[in-house]
Formats: sequence, structure tokens, C-alpha cells
Amino acid sequence: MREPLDPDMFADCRPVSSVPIRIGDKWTGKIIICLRDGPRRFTELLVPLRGITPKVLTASLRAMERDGFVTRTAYDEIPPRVEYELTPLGRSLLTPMAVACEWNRTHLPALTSARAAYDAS
Amino acid sequence: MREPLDPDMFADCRPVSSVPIRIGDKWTGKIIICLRDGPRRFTELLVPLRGITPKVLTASLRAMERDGFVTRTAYDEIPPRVEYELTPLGRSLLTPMAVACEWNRTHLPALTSARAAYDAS
DNA sequence: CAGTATCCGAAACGATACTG
DNA sequence: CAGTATCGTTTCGGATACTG
Repeated sequence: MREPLDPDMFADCRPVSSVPIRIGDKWTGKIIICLRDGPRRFTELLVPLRGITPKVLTASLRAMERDGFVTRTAYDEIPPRVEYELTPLGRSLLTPMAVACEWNRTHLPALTSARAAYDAS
Repeated sequence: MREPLDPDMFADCRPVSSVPIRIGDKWTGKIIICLRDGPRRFTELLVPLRGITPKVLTASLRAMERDGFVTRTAYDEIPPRVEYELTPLGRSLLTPMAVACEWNRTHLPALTSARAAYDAS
């Protein structure tokens, strides 16, 4: 017999993407990948993040800084230079993200065709 | 030298949680965990999913059905009985989710204290 | 260069009540 | 039991313009 579900099974989960990790929003995961090879500047990040606005990029980077995923280093130069870099904690996210990407690579076609079949009916 | 970022590096990524997988919303991951041990009924799911409303649970299950993650089986009885069950595709999500949970288990304390430090300053 | 300031629309989520 | 129907709030992200 199947056990009944434990009513408290999610007691230690904070709301929104606690499990899985809080990288479920639109940009955080991509930013982490952009920073994989070393520090990057604000404008440098804008390019591959097609269509992100400066406001949203700032907000994302602030949130990631708060979570301890990135550091922000401002150099006192003219023109200004700011570099964002992954912390070890931020870098540790690359493992689960790689697994998720691998899932996508192998299973996304199945999901897509499931959707098509559902929408057709 | 670090390479410049490829402007097209996310060309094959659909918006919102494509990589990582579309389990970044508030409930999908938890529902999958609830269905891990076998089929469950609608009301049975409501219990551990503290505070979810029937409307939101229905919407989540419909989306998961559309993505091919769960099947919905209605039995012609009175009172009505409906069971939701993971498909093999849905079950395949347990692997990346376990990795994400493991990340949480080991690194969430670091994130939490990073937040506290940031908010204190 | 590296952001801020304002405004806006869409989507997610929740509260409450009702039904075959 | 397994939903649906309405309504309201909050959050997210985008558009556009401006600044030290």
C-alpha cells in the first residue's frame, strides 16, 4: 500500500522555488552561465541577454549579490568600470544547472510534442 | 584571455525557465514530489500543498498534463474519483530535482546568511 | 559606462463562493 | 469529490527616457 502523503512534507520549504533552487526566474540562470568563465562588465552582459533592459539586469544582479552568488566590483576610473563575478556559492550552482540543461537536451522534444498533441485535442 | 560572450549563446532557449526546466514556479516541483510514490487524488494533493487553492491546483495539473508530465484518469463512480499519475517523462524530472534538492540541502544556509549580511548593510 | 526613474501590461497567485 | 467562477492583489518584466 502507498503511504498517505505527509501533511508536513514541505514544512522546511520557503515559498517560490526554494526547492528547486531560486534560479527559476527568467534571467538568473543565464546570467550565471554568462559569468562562468570569469568576471564580466554590465554592458558585456547585456549583449547575449537579448532584450533584457538595464533596469531588469540591475535588479537581477542585485538579487544575486544579496544571495551571495555574485560580487560587484566598481573601479574608480573614468569611464566607470564595474565587474560582476561568480562567488564559490554562485559557482556551485553550475552543477545542478548542468543537470537541468542535460534534462532539457534529452527530454525537451518529448515535452514539445506532448504540448502539440494536447493542444490539438 | 577570456573569450567575449557569444551574442547568440541563448539562441535555442525559449523564454522563462527553459534552461533550467520549467519547474521554477511555485507548485510544479512539489506536485511532482507528491506523485513520486504513485497515483494520487485531487483532494489528497491539497493536503501537503498547504494553502494551495483548488483553482491553482487545477491550473498546475492542467499545465503538467499538457507538458506530458502527468496523466489524469477519471473513474465513473459516485462520488467521483480522479487520479493523477506521473508519466515516464514526468518521472524523469525526479533526477534534476534531486540534484537541486541536494544543492539546497548543502548550500541554503550559506545563501540565507549571505542575505542576512546583505540586508544588515 | 553603468546605471536610475516612471509608467505600464501581463501573468501568477490567493480569497471566497458556488456546482455537477 | 473534484472541480469552476469571480474578483482582487502582487510580482515580474518590458518600454522609454534620463544621469553622474
